[in-house]
Amino acid sequence: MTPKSVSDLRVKILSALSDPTRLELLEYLSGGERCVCEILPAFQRSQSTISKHLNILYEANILDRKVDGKRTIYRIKDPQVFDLIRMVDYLALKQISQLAEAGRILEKSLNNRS
Amino acid sequence: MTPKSVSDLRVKILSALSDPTRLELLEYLSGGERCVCEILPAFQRSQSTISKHLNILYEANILDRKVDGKRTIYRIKDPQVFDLIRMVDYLALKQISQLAEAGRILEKSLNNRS
DNA sequence: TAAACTTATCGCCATAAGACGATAATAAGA
DNA sequence: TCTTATTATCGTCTTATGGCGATAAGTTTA
Repeated sequence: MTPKSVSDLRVKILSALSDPTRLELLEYLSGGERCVCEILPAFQRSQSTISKHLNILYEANILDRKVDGKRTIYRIKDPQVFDLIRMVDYLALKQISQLAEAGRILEKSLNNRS
Repeated sequence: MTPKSVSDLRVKILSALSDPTRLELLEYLSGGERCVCEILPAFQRSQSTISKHLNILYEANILDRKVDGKRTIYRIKDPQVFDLIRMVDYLALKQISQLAEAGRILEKSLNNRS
């Protein structure tokens, strides 16, 4: 439990979020807490792989977990992580629309050649 | 220039941001556009390494660049990327304060033992 | 206690990522 | 043109990451 700096933590958070499977896991868990046995059939990955991904999100303090009998139940620790993801999506959408805009301008300039 | 999905783009953005050197580069460029020759002395990394990092940020549409004579000048493409980073910092700070809170509670309970 | 269930961990492999020095490529200056 | 300056790219090395199957560890059930 070394006291980490904000810099270390933010890299850890961003790293944890920069994987498609983990983003899907968060989306899946946005519906509420789930045990691993529920999560597994929803993903086309091996049990060990999913377990590792969940642990990465747990280590980044994005997921919380509790043991209930023979099951482990994961849940979103701080729903504000979705604000973060939504902001990334917003930036991504802006990029796409700018690309589309650039495409239209290019097309227009090509059509206007004499 | 394959048309990417929002999912691909957001992973690309998050991956580009999940490196301490690249976060420092963004912070450095928050002061305004800079040529590589200005950036280099501010970082303890080789020229090839910095160039690669800059290119990763450029590929993620986070930085823009223009060639000016023999120099290449990089700049922040969309300042909203700092909103994103600030939100990550906010989450990180919340985690730290929760850790500190947990520490205080633990300490208190230890002191109260009879 | 034995068997079944659930999940974490281990070992391994393949690929990606970060680092560097060396080289290439281009522009400006002598 | 020859040299210098600037930056990108190449080759290489080391480490990190994601994937899997096998195994371990813990819990419940028979």
